[in-house]
Amino acid sequence: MLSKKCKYAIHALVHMAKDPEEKFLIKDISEVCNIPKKFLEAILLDLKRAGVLGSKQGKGGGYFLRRNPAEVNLAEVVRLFDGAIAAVPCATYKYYEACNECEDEETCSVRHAFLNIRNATVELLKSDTLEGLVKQEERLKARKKKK
Amino acid sequence: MLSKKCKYAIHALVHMAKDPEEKFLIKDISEVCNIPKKFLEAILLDLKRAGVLGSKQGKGGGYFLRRNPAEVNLAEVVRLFDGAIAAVPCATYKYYEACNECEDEETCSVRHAFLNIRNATVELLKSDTLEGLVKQEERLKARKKKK
DNA sequence: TATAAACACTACTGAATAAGTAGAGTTTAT
DNA sequence: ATAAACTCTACTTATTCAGTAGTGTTTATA
Repeated sequence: MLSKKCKYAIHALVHMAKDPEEKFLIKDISEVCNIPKKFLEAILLDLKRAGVLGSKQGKGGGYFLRRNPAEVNLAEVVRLFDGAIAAVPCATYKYYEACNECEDEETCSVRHAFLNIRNATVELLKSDTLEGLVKQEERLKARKKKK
Repeated sequence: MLSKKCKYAIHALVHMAKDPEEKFLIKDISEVCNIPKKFLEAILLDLKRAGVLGSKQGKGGGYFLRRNPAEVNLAEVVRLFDGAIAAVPCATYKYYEACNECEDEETCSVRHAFLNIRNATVELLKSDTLEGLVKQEERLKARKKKK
C-alpha cells in the first residue's frame, strides 16, 4: 500500500497540474483535495526540496509547479515518498538488500517473479504523467456525462 | 513491500512444492530456507488454516501440501498474509475503502491509474503457481550451468 | 505405558513507522 | 507595521511487524 502521504502528494500535484502556471496556497489545496493542512505543508515542502515544486514566501506567495507536467510521472513521486517500488528488497535496484531464504539469488524463481512485477509496475507508473492524468480525468468526465 | 511473513511463506511453499508428496518438518524447512523456526511455525499454521497445507501431529508427523502445486498461486498467498494487492484502498475489491481526495471516484484518474496497476499485478501473481516457480528455478539453474 | 518427537496455541515484547499536531520562526507585499 | 504566506523543529499516539517464550496436545513406538 502507498502511504497516505504519497497519495496526498499525487492528488495535490494532479490538482496543480490542471493549471500549470498558477500559484497555489496550501490552504486552498488542502480544502479542495481534503488533505489535512499541516500534513500537506510537510508534503509540499518535500516536493519543493525534490525540485518538483517551487514556492514564494510572504504575502501573495504560494506553491507552483517547477517542472513540466508532462515530465513528472508517478514512479518518481512514489519513489520520493515511499522508496522502493518492488515488493521485495532483493528485486530493487536502489534499495537492494539480499535475503537469506534462497541459496542463490541469481536462480531464485521467487525473486524472478517479483522482478517481473516490479518492471511492469515501474513501466505503468512511468507512463502516468501529471499531464496524462489531468487529460484522463477530462476524458472520464466527458464519457460519464454522455451516458 | 511484502511482509517478511509473506515472503517466508512463499519460500516455504516453493520448497515444499519441489516434493509435493513429501511430509516436511518445521525444523527442516526452517534450516533450508533460513526462516526463524518459531516464526515459521505460525506461518505454516496459517497456511494450514487456509487449507493450503495439511499436517500430522506427533512423532513422524509434519506438514504437507494439501493442494496441487499447479493450483496454488502467489496472488492467493499474498492476499492471505498481506491483504489487498492494490496500492490504494479505493482500487481494491475486498478491502475497498473510499478516499476523500477526489470529488468523484468514478472519474478520478489517480484511482484509474492504480486500478490498472493492480489488475496487471494480480494477473502476474496469478500466473505464478508453485509448480511454475519450481520449474522456473530448474530452468534458471540449467541456464546458469550452461554458461 | 512411558517417552520423545512433532505440531498447536496463547501471550508477550521491542522497535519501527505512519499519520498527524503544536507552536514558533521567517519572508514579503502593501 | 502588519498580515499573509511559507519554513522548520519537535512532539504524540496508535498501529504493525517481526519475533520470542512457554506451555499444551497428539502420536508412534520401544
